[in-house]
Parts: sequence; structure tokens; C-alpha cells
Amino acid sequence: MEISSHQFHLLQQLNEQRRQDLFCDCNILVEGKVFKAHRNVLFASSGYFKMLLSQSSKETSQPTTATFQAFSPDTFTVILDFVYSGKLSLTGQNVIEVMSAASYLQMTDVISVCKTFIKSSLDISEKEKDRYFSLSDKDVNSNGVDRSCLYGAGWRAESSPPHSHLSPDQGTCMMGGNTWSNFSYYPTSQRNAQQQLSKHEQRQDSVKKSRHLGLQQPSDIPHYKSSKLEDRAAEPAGHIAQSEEQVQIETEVESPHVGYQYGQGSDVIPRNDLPRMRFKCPFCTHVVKRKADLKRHLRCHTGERPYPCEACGKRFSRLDHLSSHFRTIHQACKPICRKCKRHVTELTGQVVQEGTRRYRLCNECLAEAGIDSIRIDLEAEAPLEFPQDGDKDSRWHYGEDNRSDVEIVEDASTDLVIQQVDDSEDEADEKEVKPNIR
DNA sequence: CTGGGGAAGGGGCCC
DNA sequence: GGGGCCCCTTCCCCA
Repeated sequence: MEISSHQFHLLQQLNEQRRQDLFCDCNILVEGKVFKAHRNVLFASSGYFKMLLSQSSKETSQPTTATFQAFSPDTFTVILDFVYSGKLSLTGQNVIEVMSAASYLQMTDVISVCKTFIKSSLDISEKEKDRYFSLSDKDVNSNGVDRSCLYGAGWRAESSPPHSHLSPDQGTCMMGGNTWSNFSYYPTSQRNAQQQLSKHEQRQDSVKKSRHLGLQQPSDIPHYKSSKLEDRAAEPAGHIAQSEEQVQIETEVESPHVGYQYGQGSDVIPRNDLPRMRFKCPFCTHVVKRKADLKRHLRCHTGERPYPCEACGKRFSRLDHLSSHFRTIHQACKPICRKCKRHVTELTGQVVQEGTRRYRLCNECLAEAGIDSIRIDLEAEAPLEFPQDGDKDSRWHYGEDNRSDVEIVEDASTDLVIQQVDDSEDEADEKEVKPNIR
């Protein structure tokens, strides 16, 4: 006969002992703050501590001390509270740090929940974007992520509803079920995101082979290992029960003990000569210096594309990519004839519009194309304008808005429009044309 | 089939 | 932290 409340009471008792500093035999030093805990509990909860305590298990008379500089005391508080209670207090502010810390500590349950939290938040922002037809979801996104979310599992599950609650309308949520795998919130858009995730990572897999060698990680990691990791990242967050093999693979790839020196400056002995903070991507081995860069990087895993091009509908993960796309495709910023590649000015060339695409042709190429007799109105057509700050509602101005005032000639059969634009700014920029401008 | 060019996308880093 | 620029690689299309 099994008494279901026993596990809960046992953990509660251990947590109480921790709070009263009873039988604590492990000190964890995080940025000067000391946390007391029990070796047994840490050993059972974290792959990192399992490895650490295994190495120091012979000297059990002295309290083990571990020092971390890779994350803040607040972050470790969240982690430790989870270890002793099964409840993970996630917010939009701490989720990335918690996930990074959990990755370092090899706590796969926490990583999975953080991933789910992030994906759910992204999904919330997508829904709100659709609802309000917002062109930029940055605010919405932060609103979505900022909702505090309390994930509970394990012993509490007996009294929790068997389904999860994670809705944009709720500030907190509880995860029910006996195991994490019962968390089954998978909206359609999220599944799409996961498909994109897989696609992205298939590509990333090949990219990273050539790019991320500078991380001083083991460069000869067999391909199957990265594939495993990619699969792990792409699989539904509910499937967190990992085989021993998977855990071992994760340990080999992500553990700082295998020469991963570029990592997070954390060890039993502080390494003051290393950069104090690094942010490690929980989906791959990439490490960045700034949280903002990690946030940006995470989009390549989640497939989030918050920046839509209003001209063609294509979506981009980054604003600078969108603006680059817009300048190149829709504004014909390049002072280069698309056909003969010669440099053109407002005197020697004109802007051609084909649907939403714009490019420049020199007068000779225009003549060759047989469209040299088109009447041009020098001041007729304002160029497509990229949205500016403070103009969020009507940020995209098309020629269509003023079409009645515009004297442009359209080829009805090809949707081709020839127009002359003010090149004065381009002329100024031409002196600073960089080789990589496309 | 192949090479070249354009476009997309990811990372580093400065402001 | 966000915006933006630069650099680089990869993918795709076309001649």
C-alpha cells in the first residue's frame, strides 16, 4: 500500500531542515551569498552536483562548498526552492537566467519547463498580435513573458487539476499531473514553431559546425551528439524523461568539466580570471556575453518572427533584417542598375517598381527594355518609407496612399511601374557605400 | 551540372 | 536593452 502524501511530507521536512540549517552538509556560494543544502538532495536533483559530489564523496567529514558566479543569488534561490519544493517560480525576467543556470546545473526538468514557458509566452504574444493587428509585438511580447508563472509538480499533483492552465488571461499558472510530461499545452502555432525549430536547427546544425569552433568546446564532438541535442531541443517539452544515454550525452557536451572553458565561470574554485557572466543557450552550445544577445539568439530556436514586412508579408526575426530587406527589396536604395550593375544617379537612372519590389535601371537599360518613352514625374511618388519610431499605427506608407496624386505609368500586363525618386539622399550616401551593402 | 549573384539569416559589437 | 551596422555563411535562383 502506498501513501501518496509521504513523498510530499518528506520533501517538506527536508525543506524545513534546510531553512533551519539542520543537517546541512553543503554550502553553495553564489556571488557572496551562502546557501545551505543537503548533499543527498542536491545529488538527486542536479547532474552537476551529482558529478561534483561524486568527486568529493570521499571526504564526507567536511562540508562541501561549491562556488558559482555564473548566475545570481536570486536565480539560484528559484532553483533551490524548486529542488526542495517541486515548485518553480518563473517570470519573464528570470526565465532566461533560470534556464541558463539549470542548463549549467544539468537539471533537465527545469530546462524543459523553462522552454515551455518561453514558447508559451511567445505563443501568447502571437495571439495578441493577431488580436490587435499589431505591427510590432515587442510590447506584447514583454507583456506575455512578464506574466509570472508558477510551475508546480510532483507531490502537489495529487491535489491539482489534471490539466494545465496557461492562458494569456491568467497571471499565474499551475502545472498539474504527476510528472512534467503531463503538461500538454501545445497550441497550433506552437507546434508550427516547433516545426520551424526543427527546420532551423537542421540548418543550424551545419552552420554551427563551421562557426562555433571558437568556443573552445570539444571540436570533435561526433555529429550524433549534436543531433541528439537538437532532437532534445525540438521535442515536445513534455518528454523530459531522458534516458541515461541522453543525460550522458548532455553531460559530455555541456559540462564545464570537459574543457568548456568559454562557459560560465563557475566551479568549486572561483576562476576570477574568466569573464564574470556568460549566457549559455539552453538549446545549443552557443554562449553569448549579453542577455539581450541570448534573447535574440533564442529566436532562431523558437522560430519567432515578430517583424513582418508590410509590403510583402515576409516575416523576420530581427528588426535590422527587416529594415535591410525593406531597403533592398522595396526601396531600391542601391544606386546600382539591376541589369548592367553600373552605378546610377537620378540623372542616369530611374526606379522601377515591379509589384512591391523596387530596383533601379540605368537609362540605357530602360531604353533597351523599350520603356524609355515613359513620362516621369519628378516629385510624384514618395518612396516607400520604413516605419519610424512614434509612428507605430500608420508606419508603412505606400505609394498607394497617394496614388491619385501620383503620375506613374503602370504596365498593366506586368505590373511594372517606372518612377523617378529623389536621389539626393542616396547621392550623399554614395560616398559612403560600403562593400557589403546589398 | 556549375558558377555567380542576390537575399536571408546569424553573430559580434558599438552606440 | 534595443537599434543598428558590419561581417560572414548558406540557400536559392538563374544563366
